[in-house]
Amino acid sequence: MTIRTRFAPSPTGYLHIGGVRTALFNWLLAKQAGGQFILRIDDTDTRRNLEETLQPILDGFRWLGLDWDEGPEVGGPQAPYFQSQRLAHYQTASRQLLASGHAYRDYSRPEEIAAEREAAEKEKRDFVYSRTWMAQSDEESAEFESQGRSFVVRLKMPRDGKCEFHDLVRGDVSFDWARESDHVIQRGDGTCLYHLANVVDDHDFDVTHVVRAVEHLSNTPRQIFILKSLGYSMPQYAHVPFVAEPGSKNKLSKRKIDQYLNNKDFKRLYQSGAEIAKRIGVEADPYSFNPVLVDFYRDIGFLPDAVLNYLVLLGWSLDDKTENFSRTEMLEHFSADRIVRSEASFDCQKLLSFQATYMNALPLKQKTKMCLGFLQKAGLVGEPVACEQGDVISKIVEAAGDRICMAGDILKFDTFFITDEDLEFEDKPFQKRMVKPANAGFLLAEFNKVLRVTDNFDAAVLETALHGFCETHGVGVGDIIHALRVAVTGKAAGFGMFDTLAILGRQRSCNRIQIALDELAKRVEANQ
RNA sequence: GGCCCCUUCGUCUAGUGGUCUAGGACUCCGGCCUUUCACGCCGGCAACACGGGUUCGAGUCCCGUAGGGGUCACCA
Repeated sequence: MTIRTRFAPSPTGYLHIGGVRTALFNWLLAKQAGGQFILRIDDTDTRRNLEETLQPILDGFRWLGLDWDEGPEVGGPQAPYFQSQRLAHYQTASRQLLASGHAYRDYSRPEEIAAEREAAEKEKRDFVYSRTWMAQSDEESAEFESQGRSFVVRLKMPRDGKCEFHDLVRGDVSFDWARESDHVIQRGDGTCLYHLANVVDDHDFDVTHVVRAVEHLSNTPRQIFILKSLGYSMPQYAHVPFVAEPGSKNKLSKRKIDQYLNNKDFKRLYQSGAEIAKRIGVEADPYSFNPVLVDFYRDIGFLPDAVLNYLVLLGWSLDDKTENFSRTEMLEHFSADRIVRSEASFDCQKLLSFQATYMNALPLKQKTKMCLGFLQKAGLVGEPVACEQGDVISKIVEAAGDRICMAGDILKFDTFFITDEDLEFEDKPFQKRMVKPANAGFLLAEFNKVLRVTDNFDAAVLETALHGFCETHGVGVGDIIHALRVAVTGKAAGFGMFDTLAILGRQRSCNRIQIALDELAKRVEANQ
């Protein structure tokens, strides 16, 4: 039997990182067995613009490389894959349930049910519907309708015994039937509710494994009741723990961004993301752009494999030490029986660490390509790129090395892309490295003379030149190199000094040093 | 509140009665490397929620307690 799994997002306009984790488990389970992964859209409830709210979700899946075999845009034998278009199927099932006596027409009014519920609460007993307005025959229906009542369809749940089933993650579970109320499956207007739709669709799509978050565990008995009453076979269930908030065990929610922003690591990630977003013209409003959403990672230059690797370990492990899983390795090793039972908190640091590892392993060519995209979006590099400039960018990316964690980090090195005149000197380093050391100006001016005449302007030559210079002047490398960095980049920290000079080239390097010296003279004068 | 679920370092986890003076990873803290930053390398801090059993022996089994979470819709 081929394994078929599904993920059923509501079109909410964004792809939630916790949802993706669950989707990933589904995807792995199906794909590793040569089965199918289905995407079904749970939009029974939405009045929103489907196009607008679905696209970001589909884009997110595509970016991550979680391809679906059946679903929106790809179709499939059971199309459509939108619940909003499958009402007829649910209504048929509802009629069948009615006919077999597993459901009934209920003519109660909302306030009557509410009163019963309230009474039960007052007496501190479980609410069990009296079924006073239950109609099981046409005569009864006619009677109620003559009173001006209309009906909904409710499940006629068993009132004794237990519902027992096996769950791939939680083991054997059981619930008392008596605690299950007579859930509504069809509204007065004929539209159907989630539980019915869900069971019917899973059956129609031949879903063999229902892998979803634990919050659905307590929904399972009523779904089992529906499916058994309809004569369907039971799928395998696997209720996986949900992804929890950073630093707590509450379910991760996109609505609580303000609160997460109080978390140090979350805030830091958000801020570095927002900085990049600002430069490339992406709206960085924390409600639509934050580390809970998959778009966030795509927009700031994460690698999808890094995100996936982090997510697969959120609630699953292979053994006591293996941490790095390529997609192929995940597919090879994933197994439902090693899914953990307790909820896992979302940890930005660890995700970042995976990203750093993957980015580091990325071949220079691809890394350059990713970074180039950001430079272009930020308007620092034209489109198309001049061949010569392409080489320079590649050199910058290479020299930056692991300082580029996400591709958007390239923007931190924009100093290479601005004109010498526009270079701004950060105040503190300028004071500390240029103004304060008495001989900084002199040394810099002298060294600038050397720079103008070196045979060559590559890193090795420059390094030799600087060492020679230091020797003749009887100073240490540290006495000049810091000032040199500030003069040429405006910043206190950056990558290798000689690489920096070589990339800038002779003319720009010397020019910048001269500008810095002029600035120094100006400040010294102002101080006197 | 009822029902259900969960509980090993700050975080993700390994652990299926002796090999656990509890292992790995991230973070953090030292040190080394070094022209800065970062990387890297070496080292360190840090956990079996609590209480009872069962057993020669319990992180591992049982019971209870506490804490956390989920769920109780004509939402999905």
